Amino acid sequence: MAKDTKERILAVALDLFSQNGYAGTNIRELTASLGLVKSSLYKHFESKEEIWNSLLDEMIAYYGARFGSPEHLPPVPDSLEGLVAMTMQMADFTIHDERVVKTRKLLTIEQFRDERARALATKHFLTGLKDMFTPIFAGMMDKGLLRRDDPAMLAFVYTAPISALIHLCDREPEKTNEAMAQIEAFSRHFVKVYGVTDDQKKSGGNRP
Amino acid sequence: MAKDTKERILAVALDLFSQNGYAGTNIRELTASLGLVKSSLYKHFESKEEIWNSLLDEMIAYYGARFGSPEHLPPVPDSLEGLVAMTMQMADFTIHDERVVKTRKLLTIEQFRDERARALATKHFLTGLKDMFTPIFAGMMDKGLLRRDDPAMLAFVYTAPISALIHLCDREPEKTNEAMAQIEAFSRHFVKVYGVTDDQKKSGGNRP
DNA sequence: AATTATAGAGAACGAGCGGTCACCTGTCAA
DNA sequence: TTGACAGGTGACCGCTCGTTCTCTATAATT
Repeated sequence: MAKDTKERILAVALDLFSQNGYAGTNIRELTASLGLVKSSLYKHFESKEEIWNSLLDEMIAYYGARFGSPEHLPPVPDSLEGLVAMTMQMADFTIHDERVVKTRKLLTIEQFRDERARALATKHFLTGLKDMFTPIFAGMMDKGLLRRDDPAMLAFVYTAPISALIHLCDREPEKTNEAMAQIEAFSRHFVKVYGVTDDQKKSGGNRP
Repeated sequence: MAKDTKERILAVALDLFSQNGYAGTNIRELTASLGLVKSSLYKHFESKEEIWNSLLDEMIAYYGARFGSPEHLPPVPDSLEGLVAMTMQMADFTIHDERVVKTRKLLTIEQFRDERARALATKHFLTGLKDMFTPIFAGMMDKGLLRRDDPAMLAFVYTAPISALIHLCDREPEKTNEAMAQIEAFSRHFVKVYGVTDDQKKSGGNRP
């Protein structure tokens, strides 16, 4: 236990800040849960605020590496059922991955106090998912799996309800199973409404 | 300026708590913006926490009175265009009414720290709107304005994206106009997808 | 072997926190 | 006229906050 103390501090900071907020967390508590005494923290960070800024740097970098670049786009599903499966897989990850959950909670809490948190929150909660699904839906339309429509609108229509249920899981984790079931039900509803059935395909064209 | 001091304290508390959070707000600042000195506050509340609890009481009561009771349900629109109009009217109110905005921000910030805030947040952000629109959509199906489908699912599909855009306005108020335009575009998309056109009506039945 | 950098510990700092208290003043009922 | 009371004030309290200081043990560098 030596060199990685800085990272361990950031991990605990994410944990506590995401539960009690920046103002609601004190460094005695933070260092204590690392088995340190508060003054030791200042060997690694020069202030509480620097911890916050480093945490945000890390979250921004992580988001960029994980979701921000086009090469990390998931493949276009080959079937409507494939869309449902992919959705459930992504939802399962994002709801259960502790780091991602804590990041969302932290952004939720601090979005009105910090400009960078505000911007990252909009990416996490709105534009990120939409921008990810827009090319996917465009591809599915090209494959004749979805009715021709504005892919960006469909992506918004698809991701916003899922995002709302993810928020519900963050807020009330005991409802996770219920929420996952709702996500699947919603996904199937979407597929029913916007998907092109084999019958429609055979009768030619997918523009009504 | 005498008897209403208690209410003025609560108003300022809502203002400051919704911006800086409960932990990030101190009573000197709170009382100063009322032209009082901090000790005066304790003539009206016995602690900072009691302010918080009173504020929550008020928010819960307000929500129950304004949105919670069935008699406050908006009327079932007579046309698809009526649904769009009603939606825009409600969105305009909820985005611009200061009290409602601050209430949402406060619940957003404090939902992970307080049980009652958590429960009220779920109502505000998820179930409230859905429960309001479920009977409306059921009524519109009865009138032959909407395709027959699960009204609760449609209500969820309709309100979640709108709710996401309302959150965007809370977070980045400078995007309000853009968000309102997106709400209208989404509402018209919804009507296009789920609405029953006159042609469909004439050819009898609305079950595909 | 001597030196130096590192990462802790522990005591202490001043500032700010929520909260208390004695006191003052205007209002109004008895 | 008086006295109780509601509402506001300023001094003060103990505590906790973020931060700094000095000191020490360890381990790498010279």
